[in-house]
Amino acid sequence: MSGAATREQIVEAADRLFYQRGYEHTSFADIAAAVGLSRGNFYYHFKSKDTILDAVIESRLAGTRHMLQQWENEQPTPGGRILAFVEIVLTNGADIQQYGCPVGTLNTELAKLDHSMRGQARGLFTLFRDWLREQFTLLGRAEQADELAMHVLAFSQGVAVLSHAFRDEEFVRREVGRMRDWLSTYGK
Amino acid sequence: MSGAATREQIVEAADRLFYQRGYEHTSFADIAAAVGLSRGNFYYHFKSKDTILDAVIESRLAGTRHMLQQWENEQPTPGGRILAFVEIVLTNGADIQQYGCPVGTLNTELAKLDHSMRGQARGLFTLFRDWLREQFTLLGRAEQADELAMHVLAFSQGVAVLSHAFRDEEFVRREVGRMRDWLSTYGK
DNA sequence: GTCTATATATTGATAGAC
DNA sequence: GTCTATCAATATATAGAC
Repeated sequence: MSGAATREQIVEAADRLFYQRGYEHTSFADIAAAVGLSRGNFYYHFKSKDTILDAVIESRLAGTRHMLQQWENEQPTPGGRILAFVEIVLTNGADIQQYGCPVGTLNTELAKLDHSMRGQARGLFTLFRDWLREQFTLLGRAEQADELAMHVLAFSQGVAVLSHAFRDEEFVRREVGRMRDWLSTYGK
Repeated sequence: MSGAATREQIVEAADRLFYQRGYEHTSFADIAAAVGLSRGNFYYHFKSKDTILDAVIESRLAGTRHMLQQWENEQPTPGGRILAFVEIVLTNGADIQQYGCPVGTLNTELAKLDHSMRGQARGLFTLFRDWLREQFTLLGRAEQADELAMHVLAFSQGVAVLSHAFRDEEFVRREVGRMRDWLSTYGK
């Protein structure tokens, strides 16, 4: 197998396992087994666990940028785009119920571990924050844009944590409904 | 030292370490060192890590019940009591910035580990949920009481996650202000 | 109740053959 | 690029002396 393809498979498997089991709870052996590699060969591709985490975060950043771009293409209005973000707790509802928000849980884990990659993980939040701020600015709320962006982020994190803890889809639907009503007062 | 006192010290140290570093990232050696015990002696008091976690959760449940009772004594109105809960993200602001919400982060970690004590940890959320529901019922909102309780819980978790990630106290103040305004529409 | 010594498994990581 | 064999450190946990 070519080096690049193997590397990609490793990042993919690590990404999934870090999300489902958490970073610290995932061992090299787990990732190697998922890809079908021996532990020894692993170090040819990544020399440390931190390096894999770095690659996983980079991959998630790229994936997030792609998703935000897609929302911009699909949704002509900034209000529609913000709503697309809000509804992600339903779109990815099953995963969030089982594993929480991939951004929130990674940030929480790395912050608690005081991990060196903590800042990189926060960049995932910042990506959403900046994008939301841009949409609120387009809605003519430039002055409060960052505050509103953080409010929407807080909504998604609160819903994700409780959805993960209680596994209650009706609760998620209700909260999305509340947020939709709140958003409608800010125009399309 | 008497057995009961040592046990209490262990639970206290474990509680603090589980909160600050996370459950999985805390070892027996860490707890033993914090209490000043040898690892060997440790197993006289607790036969497994799960047993300590169980004791820690029980201790937190008792502490939470005590805090809720205190709020009931100090705050004559249900609105004032709910506000006391909402403001906990400011009252415990420094800890939440550094370590997140003790209830939320423990629930998230145990859910991701698929840990057997996951249900017990969720009981901490349920305690707040039931208490908040009671307060909203007293406000004459019996029919929506649970929905409103979950909404307030989601607020606190969303704020805690982002406060932990961004360490921004102004954000917390703004969100508490928003919630205070929202609460005021439900009476005292 | 507390200690030292130890068993056993798993971790992240390396060396060297193929 | 992949493997087996191995290392050193750490983890949970036990045995037995004091």
